[in-house]
Amino acid sequence: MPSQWSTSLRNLAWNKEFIMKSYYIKDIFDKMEVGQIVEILGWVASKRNMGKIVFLDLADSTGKIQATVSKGIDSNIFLKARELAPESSVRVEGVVKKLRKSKEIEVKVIELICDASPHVVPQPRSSFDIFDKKLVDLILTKRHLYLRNERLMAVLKFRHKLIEIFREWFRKEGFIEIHAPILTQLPLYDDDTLFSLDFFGERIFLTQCVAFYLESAVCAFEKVYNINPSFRAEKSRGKRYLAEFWHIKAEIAFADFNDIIAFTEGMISYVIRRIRAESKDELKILKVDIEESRLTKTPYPRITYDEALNSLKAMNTIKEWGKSLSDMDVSSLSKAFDTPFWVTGNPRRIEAFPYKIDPSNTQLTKTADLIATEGFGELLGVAEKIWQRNELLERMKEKGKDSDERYRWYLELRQFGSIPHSGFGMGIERLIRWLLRLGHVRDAIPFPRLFRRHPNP
RNA sequence: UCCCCGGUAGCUCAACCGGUAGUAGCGGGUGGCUGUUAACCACUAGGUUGCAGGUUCGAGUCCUGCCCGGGGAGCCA
Repeated sequence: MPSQWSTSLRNLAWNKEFIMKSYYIKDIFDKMEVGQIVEILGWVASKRNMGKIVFLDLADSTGKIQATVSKGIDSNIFLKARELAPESSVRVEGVVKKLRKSKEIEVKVIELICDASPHVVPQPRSSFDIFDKKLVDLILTKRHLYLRNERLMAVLKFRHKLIEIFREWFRKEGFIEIHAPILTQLPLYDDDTLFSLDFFGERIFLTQCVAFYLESAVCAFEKVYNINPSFRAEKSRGKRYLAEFWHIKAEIAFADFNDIIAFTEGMISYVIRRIRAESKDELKILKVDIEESRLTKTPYPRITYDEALNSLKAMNTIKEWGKSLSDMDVSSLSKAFDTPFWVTGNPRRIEAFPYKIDPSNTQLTKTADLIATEGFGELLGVAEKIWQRNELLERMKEKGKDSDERYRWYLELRQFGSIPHSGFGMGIERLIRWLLRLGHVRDAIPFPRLFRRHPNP
């Protein structure tokens, strides 16, 4: 039985069964005037029952607004409001009222769209700490419901904006986006770090890295990039590991080691400036300050692998030459810098086969890792690639891949009009974790895939 | 893969040297309160202690195996 309010409103705007919203809660604050009749489609964020008044915090994707239901107006509506479970979705009609310097809604009509009891605890839209270590298991188990949490939403909006800014940057710089396959025969690393599946009777893998395909595309387009997930079945439990992570990869033709370093520095400092300016709301919710002037001070300092080992030695950490730097090593090193910094020239022994050997010291590769500040670890890696067939073949022999038929086409790229090129790869979640100071990369992605955790939801 | 730690109410946790599970907080239910904002106050319900064995008169507690999680190492982006 529609009330007068309901019918009058529906005649105004909503004369159909399925309603697409034309304004959101944020618009009520920004654009609507006191006295205006509004309709809110959203959720009950929280509720406070008083004797003759109920306070509802109504939320939608854009924010929260307080709504009041007085017993005096209509006792049915009042009772309905009293019994609403937090998180229930509702349609509310009401009048915009002044509340000190802000606004609230005086409710005239409430329709329950979907009841949310029994309750989800803690309530996703309440202000509990979604990153509380005690709640890790619960939040991940109920991740599908906790996406409604304000702080998680802020992280995911930040992520969305960050990726948009990267795409803008690539576009500005004349790159084209290449959609590389996710199903592939080519592993970058060892077989025990691959997720395999059945491709019409043939064993293939989820990609670990799309660089092979970008290296084909770079020979045509000269500047190419790709953003998609990479998969690593590494049995890793650290704060920086996801079995499925979003990977930004780019290749540039006729660029060498120094070019790719300068290029990525420009990109990172651009992205930091833009994201800070464009995510003010999210940063405020997350109580994070991105120190732009400090973090964008390029060029970033460079130390060589040998220098890194010496610094570690000075800090009483003896590292055998030729081993890769651990998270802890890299974290100790970061104490000496207030910006990100490069570690250049990783030993050939520990690097993958496509990366160029340093002609001035053949034990080293033309690679570098960009290390974040404050112990947040490696952000990205750059490499000059091997572009000559013989050199590549020699490296593949070294890694036992030279007779592997699957790499034949990759070798062919070095045979038919090959060109020098360099590239970089970055895990998006690691960048987000650093910028937002998150405890774990799992909170930088909506549905994390983690070693020793069921992929559910 | 290795090393630590944990699994008790819907959630977070208590429970001494092994003695038969808590008036705990949050959440639920009932009642009260027109200005609260994670409202508050009173009362109340709620448990095959992860699973399977074992030791014991007796196991949440000790032992073995398994399952499920968390932290760290190694390895990577």
